[in-house]
Amino acid sequence: MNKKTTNPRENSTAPKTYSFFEDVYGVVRQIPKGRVTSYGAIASYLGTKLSARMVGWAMNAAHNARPKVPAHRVVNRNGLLTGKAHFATPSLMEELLKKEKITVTADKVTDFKQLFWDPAVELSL
DNA sequence: AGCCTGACTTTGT
DNA sequence: GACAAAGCCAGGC
Repeated sequence: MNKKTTNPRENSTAPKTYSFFEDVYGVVRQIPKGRVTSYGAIASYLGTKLSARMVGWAMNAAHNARPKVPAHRVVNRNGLLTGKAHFATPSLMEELLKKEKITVTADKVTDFKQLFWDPAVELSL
């Protein structure tokens, strides 16, 4: 692995207009329906595993991203819907997950580890 | 240019 | 097992 960073975009002449957020969006949008992932997993894939916060922070701007980012499929390491409060309505995230056949109990995803979608694994195939 | 904040995670008490 | 603190990075002011 790279010593400095594992970010695949690091060693590329990417346009300056490219933001860290867009990397996150790209990954989140690739999350299969009915699956969920964690901020840390995405962060790890992007190379910023030491800063899972940045993923969450990126999601903050995701509200303004086009197309819309399925942020409801992103939960914390415990499968808890920590970001639900940031949605249009606190119940929206839970509702969206249920529509994808994901069971949510007490604001957390049931069988989270089963539904867990790791970009570092799925996208590296 | 510098300080603050934040949708996380891990470790320690 | 619950609570507290630290670390991390990038964007906003």
